[in-house]
Amino acid sequence: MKEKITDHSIRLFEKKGFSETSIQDIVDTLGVTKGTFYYYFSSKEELLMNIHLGYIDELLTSQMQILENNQISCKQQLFEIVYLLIGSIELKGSSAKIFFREMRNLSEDRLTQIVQKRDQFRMNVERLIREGMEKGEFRADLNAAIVTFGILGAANWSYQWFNPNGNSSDREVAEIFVEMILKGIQLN
Amino acid sequence: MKEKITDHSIRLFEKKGFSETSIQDIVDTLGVTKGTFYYYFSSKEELLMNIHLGYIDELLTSQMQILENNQISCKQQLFEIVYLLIGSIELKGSSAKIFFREMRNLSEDRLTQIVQKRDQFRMNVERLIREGMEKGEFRADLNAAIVTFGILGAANWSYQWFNPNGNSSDREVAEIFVEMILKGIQLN
Amino acid sequence: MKEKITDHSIRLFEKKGFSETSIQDIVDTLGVTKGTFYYYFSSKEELLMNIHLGYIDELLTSQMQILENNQISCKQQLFEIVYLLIGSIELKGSSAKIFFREMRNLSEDRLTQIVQKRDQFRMNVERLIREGMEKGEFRADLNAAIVTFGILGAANWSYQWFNPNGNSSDREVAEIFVEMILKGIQLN
Amino acid sequence: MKEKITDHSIRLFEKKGFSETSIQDIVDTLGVTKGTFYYYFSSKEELLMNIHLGYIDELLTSQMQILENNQISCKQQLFEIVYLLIGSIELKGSSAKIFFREMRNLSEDRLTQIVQKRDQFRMNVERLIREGMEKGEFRADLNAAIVTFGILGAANWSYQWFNPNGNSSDREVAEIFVEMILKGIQLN
DNA sequence: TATGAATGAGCGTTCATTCAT
DNA sequence: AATGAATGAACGCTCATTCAT
Repeated sequence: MKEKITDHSIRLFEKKGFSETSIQDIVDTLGVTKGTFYYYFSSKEELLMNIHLGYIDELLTSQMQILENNQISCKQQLFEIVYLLIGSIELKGSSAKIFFREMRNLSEDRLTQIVQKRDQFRMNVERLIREGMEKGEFRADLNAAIVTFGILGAANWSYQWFNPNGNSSDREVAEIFVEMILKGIQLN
Repeated sequence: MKEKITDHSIRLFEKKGFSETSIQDIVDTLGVTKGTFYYYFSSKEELLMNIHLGYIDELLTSQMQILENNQISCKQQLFEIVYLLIGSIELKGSSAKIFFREMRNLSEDRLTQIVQKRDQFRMNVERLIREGMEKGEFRADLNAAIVTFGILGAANWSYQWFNPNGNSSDREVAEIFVEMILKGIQLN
Repeated sequence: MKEKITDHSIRLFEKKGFSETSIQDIVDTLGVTKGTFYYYFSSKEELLMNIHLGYIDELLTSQMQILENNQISCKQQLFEIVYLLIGSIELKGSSAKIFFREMRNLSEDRLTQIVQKRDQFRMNVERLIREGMEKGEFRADLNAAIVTFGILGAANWSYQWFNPNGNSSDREVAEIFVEMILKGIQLN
Repeated sequence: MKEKITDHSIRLFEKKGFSETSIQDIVDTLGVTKGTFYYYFSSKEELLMNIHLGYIDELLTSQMQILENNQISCKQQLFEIVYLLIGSIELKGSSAKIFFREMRNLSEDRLTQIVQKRDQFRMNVERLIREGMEKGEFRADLNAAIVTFGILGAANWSYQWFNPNGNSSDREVAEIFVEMILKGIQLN
């Protein structure tokens, strides 16, 4: 039941927004009463936190697996991470949207926790960029921090428009993005 | 008074969110009463729409000026547009955040209007990319649509992290982004 | 309207208790809606605090008038204070009951305020007892603090049983109490 | 288990009040679940009734023992009863507070029962006063009913302030009270 | 004996909106 | 141009109680 509530909530939060979705809305789609909700969650915010954690924790785990793989180059690792982000929209798109949109509705304490994890993900990418610069895979004159923001921006923004059922697959989009990031769009 | 209400609302909506800001909150900061608000606006949503229009219309106007300037290359136009977006965060950061975050709170009719303008801005960039491809400024094998999403993603995302008072200026960030987009980060 | 709400609330709180009386109960007796209540009071607790203050402040003022009257003896002042307490049940009986029963429902801050005033009333009586002991009106071997508790207990308790429409008037009860307190019930 | 529930409830009801204490609060302190509570009690009110009965029945029994003792004077009996009341605060203070504060939360039927017993206790004191008047122990001109209210008020009120760990013991307080009641505070 | 899931009614509070003045 | 009183619907949440197991 807890899982059912979470799943239905994710769908509703994505469609209508967190503040705009009432507990009543959630339980109505399940045919249960509000009491049932509060049997499983101590507050609406706790449910939101669960959704946030479910998303970011899985992302961090996957990112770790990519970064620990020493057999592939930094370029390839970068591709995998971009692919991870865009692909996650196909699999967990609703959670992704909630993650990026509804942070403001967490309490200060919980927000700190989530921001920490989000920053950790970013710092891991920044470190990868630096490593690639040292190893000669990337140009040595990059501003790693800002380039990282650019890469993550391109990838994360896709939750706003990427349609898993559209013309391009997540892999294609990731390839186009990484190609652009690596080689640039300029004709030499 | 209408302008004063709008200005104070922008600040509040940015800080606390649209749904989380009450009419009472707004009029309290102005020392007037709720009746005054409804003398100038027919609903809270109309105010939100005004803020949205104020932001996107100005952006479209500026974009037009850049695109109509035939004396500069496509590359330069692209730079100007990225700079426009990041720079707008310094000048109109609150409106930018509201624009990207609070679309959901518009009625369907009004949303359509705004989405149209937002898409227009994007299609203008896509057309610029295609023009550059034809003119030989950009590589001819690009997927213009997706590359455009990537560029706008990198630029728009900056409203989430860019701090006008931080280490890098808006111009520097724009330069780093456009350099990355044009030349790529790979060491040849 | 604020006064009307307060008056009706006092009656309801007395009859059913503070926790057991809902805002809905209150506004129903007035034929208005809950919104109206919150237009005048920021919370249910604020209303309770108003009732508490209305009672104790008036009592303290009256007590002060008695104690500042230098033309009457300590004995007479004691009588006036007991009479004040019992008489207040006739006039403000409901408030009195609420005052003694519903302190627990105030927030810590507000409780402190009220307890201070209640203690001030008691300390004023204790001081009167000491003064009477020094002046030779009262026996010199009294434990002023505990005797004060006894006197106030006898008087305050009357809110539990005293019926203004019963056989004895407030003045008679006060006279009987003070006679008992002064002369004792023992036959010498 | 039933006793354990009762004991923990008494402590909670005293601290937070009956209405403000939930069944969940009670079972949480015991590490059991709500079902367990309802296995032993048919309702929250039944539990409250049990607490009331436990207090007043014991008090009535003790009072009876005092009144049946023909070897001591009325004065002494009066002392014993006052001592019984104040002393009960030390031993059963929580129950005492609940008894005086939470009557309102009983159903009409149960309230009648309790009020009867409470009145019985009072009438026993009133009868004692009359007996003392007849026997020449007390002044013959007393209004027995109201004097009784005064005595019980002084004694019962002590649950509001008497601290068993404070400067004066229950016995001392009882002695001071009875001395005041018997001899008065006036210097002859 | 005790649990755990679920209910249903109610609570205090918020808030966008209306409207006579 | 602005106020102040009032509404009504909704919201997050609580809680005594039920009941199959």
